[in-house]
Amino acid sequence: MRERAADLLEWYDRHARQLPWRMPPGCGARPDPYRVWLSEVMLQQTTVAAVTSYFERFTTLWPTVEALAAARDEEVMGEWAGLGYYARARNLLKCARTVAEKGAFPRNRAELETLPGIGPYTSAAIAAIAFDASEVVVDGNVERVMARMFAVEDPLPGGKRVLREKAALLTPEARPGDYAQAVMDLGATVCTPKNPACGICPWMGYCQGRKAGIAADLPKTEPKKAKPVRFGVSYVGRRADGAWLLERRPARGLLGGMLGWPGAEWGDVAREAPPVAAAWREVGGEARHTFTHFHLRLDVRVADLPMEAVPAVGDFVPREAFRPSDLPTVMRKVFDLAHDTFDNI
DNA sequence: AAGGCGTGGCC
DNA sequence: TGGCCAAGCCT
Repeated sequence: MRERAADLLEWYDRHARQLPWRMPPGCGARPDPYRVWLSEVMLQQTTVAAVTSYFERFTTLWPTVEALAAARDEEVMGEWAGLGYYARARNLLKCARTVAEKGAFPRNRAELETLPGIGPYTSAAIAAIAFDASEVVVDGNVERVMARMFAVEDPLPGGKRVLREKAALLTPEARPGDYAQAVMDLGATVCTPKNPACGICPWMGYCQGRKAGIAADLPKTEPKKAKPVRFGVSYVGRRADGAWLLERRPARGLLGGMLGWPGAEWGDVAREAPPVAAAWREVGGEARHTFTHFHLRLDVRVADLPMEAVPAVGDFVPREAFRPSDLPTVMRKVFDLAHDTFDNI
């Protein structure tokens, strides 16, 4: 097993991707725990391509955990907009404030895991990458690589325990941070979910899945449930001075803490619920969006509102303070549909 | 302990 | 086009 780790590290020394949060392989210096933590949270269920620009933006605005801890909630939520899984941003702030209070990130896995937004994977990754601890780092990539290496046919998520045991067998004492990133790089670039490039894999000779000709069919997964379709109506109102009527969503649940356009709760049928009486008009088309567990179709209504309008819900955001990039993607789609129907934006 | 929780790219 | 999938966590 030691030989396999060594082979992979040799591959990593030659093929490691250069990433903004990563130290070059073999480089003696440790990366900044703040940057490791921030990148790992952003990378939860999210691709490197999607994360990179957000990481650059966050570290420019907030170079240290103390700076992030001092930021306003709304500003951080606005900068996270578009990246998804917004509970991560809420937990990010809680975690930053706890760490800033303590003075530093804890250095061991167990203590890291007590922090908000840091679970079994992220705690192990931070301990290994930032603090050189020999922790077993298991994410979706590692599960896929292990399922193929050892031809594990138990379907996920049930097979997770077995795959973790396999991962533990291979984890070395030396260079645990590089090793963890190497397995994940292997999964992201060679041992991919579809069309794995077995011919160039450093573990080709060890792979039982390849030997059995079933590598590309692993890991097996339980069948997914079909997503239901939900319907709703969104109201995009602009006051005569150019201010937009927006609503801060409750801090929990779907899109929690994010800005959005007013409207009734989404359901099996679209319910009208204008935030203020006005000459609401329809726009052509509907905003379509798919969340983790349902499809959504939103009708969009627009209206020009008088200065004396007093909405039942939401608040007017001044024209110069409104940035569409502060909106979660579904709400930005609504805005894009409404946008063309207004004059002089 | 299943299910809630985003989004964009790929085929 | 639509379903699948990605460096998971929380309740």
